Amino acid sequence: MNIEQHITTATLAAVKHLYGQDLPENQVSLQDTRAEFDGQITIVVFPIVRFSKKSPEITATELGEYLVENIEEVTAFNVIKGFLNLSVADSYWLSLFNQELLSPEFGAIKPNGKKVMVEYSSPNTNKPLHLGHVRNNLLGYSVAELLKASGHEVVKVNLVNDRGIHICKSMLAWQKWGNGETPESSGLKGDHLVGKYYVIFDKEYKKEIEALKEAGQTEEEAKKNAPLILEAQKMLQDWEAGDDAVITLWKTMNSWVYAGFEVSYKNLGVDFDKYYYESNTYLLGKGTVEEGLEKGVFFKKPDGSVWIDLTADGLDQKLVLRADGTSVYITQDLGTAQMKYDDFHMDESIYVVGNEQDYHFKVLFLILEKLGKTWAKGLHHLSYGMVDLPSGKMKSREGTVVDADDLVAEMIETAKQKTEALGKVNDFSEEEKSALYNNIGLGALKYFLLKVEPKKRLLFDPSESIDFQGNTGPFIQYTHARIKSLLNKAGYDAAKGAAEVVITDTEREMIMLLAKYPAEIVAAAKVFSPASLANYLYEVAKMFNKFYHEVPPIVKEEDEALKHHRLNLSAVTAGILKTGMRILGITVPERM
RNA sequence: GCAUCCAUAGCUCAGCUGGAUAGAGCAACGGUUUUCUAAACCGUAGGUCAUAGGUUCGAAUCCUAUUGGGUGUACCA
Repeated sequence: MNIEQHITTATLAAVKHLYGQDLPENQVSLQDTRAEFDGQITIVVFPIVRFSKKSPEITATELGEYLVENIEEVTAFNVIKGFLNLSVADSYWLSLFNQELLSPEFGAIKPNGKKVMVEYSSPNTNKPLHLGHVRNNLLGYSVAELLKASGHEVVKVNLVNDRGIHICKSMLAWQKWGNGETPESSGLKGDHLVGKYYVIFDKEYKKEIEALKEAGQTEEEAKKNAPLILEAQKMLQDWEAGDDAVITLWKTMNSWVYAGFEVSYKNLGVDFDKYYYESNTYLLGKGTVEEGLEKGVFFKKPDGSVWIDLTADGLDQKLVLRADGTSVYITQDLGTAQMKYDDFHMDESIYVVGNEQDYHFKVLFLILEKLGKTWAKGLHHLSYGMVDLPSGKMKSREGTVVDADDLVAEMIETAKQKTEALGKVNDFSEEEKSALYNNIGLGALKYFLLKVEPKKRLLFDPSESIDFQGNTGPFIQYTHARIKSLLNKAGYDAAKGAAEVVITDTEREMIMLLAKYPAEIVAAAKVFSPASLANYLYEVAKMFNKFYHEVPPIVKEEDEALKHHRLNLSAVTAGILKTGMRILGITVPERM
């Protein structure tokens, strides 16, 4: 039993004993004592006043006296207004550290038997990844890792959007203006090559629209009648009809894109357990529509189209199948949801998708619930805000994007320059150097994107470089490297175990902060927020640096027990930073 | 129009199911290295928590309205 539980239980007993009342447990409100007061744990007594029928000060004093009397570890108290500040003996904090934090199992959370699917990335195969996709990938990956760390079994899934009119646009433009260009002949990465033709299509298409408008058509007419878009639509029909030439071209160009994505994914350090392809799943969902009609959840309009009426739920009527029997987006998603459940029987499923699809997922989940799918309540949409530039939204077809590969390369180059300027790793081999620059560059980028709460939109200014100082990835990486260096120099031997010493105020604060790590993981996983973990790790790193500066050089410490204890403290900190950053997908170097 | 998200220091962000005098980083200014990595540490300065009401012993946090911004409201995906 930890001290918080101990205090809670004793408080209930105290209220019973002092006032003869049964205090509900949720009325015991504990918090960390603010730095300016004595003590470590504070009880907010206002809720208890209702039961004691005495003033906050008197209640707090009586409760304080009782707790000092009855809990061995509580050595003193003081009352400020309605706040009862308790001092807990240093010996308690030291033994907490020695017995729990020092244990090799610390931070490892037992499997909870729950299986959860995280679907993320889900790219279109007509263009390369940009910064928005980077946010998605990092978020999806780290949420999956976070869930694993908190005891879930996790399946990472990528549903590739490899079909549709947008793919045909790239294909058509390549056919017309590509002159047989390939990744090999051009030296371009496959996804970039295909993306190039997507941009060309848009340019030519716009020209045609302008020409038609000059010939007297309205904007709307021109958009529909432009020869290029008609050709693209024809191509999509041919594709669905199984036309050999189109299918061959599609396969060729898709393979270029996949080769390109593989490289980008590898650079970002993300991976998947299972890929689904829309070219295989786009016909799914019609069975679900039948099911819905039978159950009376859907209804048919006179023209034969199928709908669901969600007006009673504050939403609109929604089409689920066209009059000609072809599917729309939500039809497919109904079908793939069922398929994924049949494949994995997971307890929960998380869709990592931007917030522009909030409405879509609200509708999707509601429909599945109305269809009586018991698993529908385990579906979550992890909605995140867009990444915007100072100039506004990023648009692939207009070429106004921050390209993922370029950005990663830039970050690594910046890391290289900064590291070289500091000159601390001149003895590294070339491979070691390049691995280090990679870690630091990506660490800065990943932390930058992950430290912000997912649902907030993110402004990225390419002209301002991402920081390497302060609340950043490199700062935490640096702290880890610093600790490793210290442990090496001091000849740290973990096998020596615990040490009995007198701890300082900072050390006690440090122990309290480090002890929160497992709870932090669980809390962050519960709300799918790597950001809260990131901010916690920053606090840990800051705390260590404060400690490091305050305490005299540990390497030179003559009191062996004290020296060993401080190394223990450092080692536990390094362990938390390493596993915590690992969850964020960030590698911490041994030296930098 | 309706729905939904956001608004905290010059900038970027924390602030948990309501708790004490709202915190960090960057930028600015000042200081710290013959001692374990200065990508660090210490300090100064910087706030009408968008606005107005309400609930409460207590509101940045909950409720309502207003303002400003994003997104959605497609027989596109």
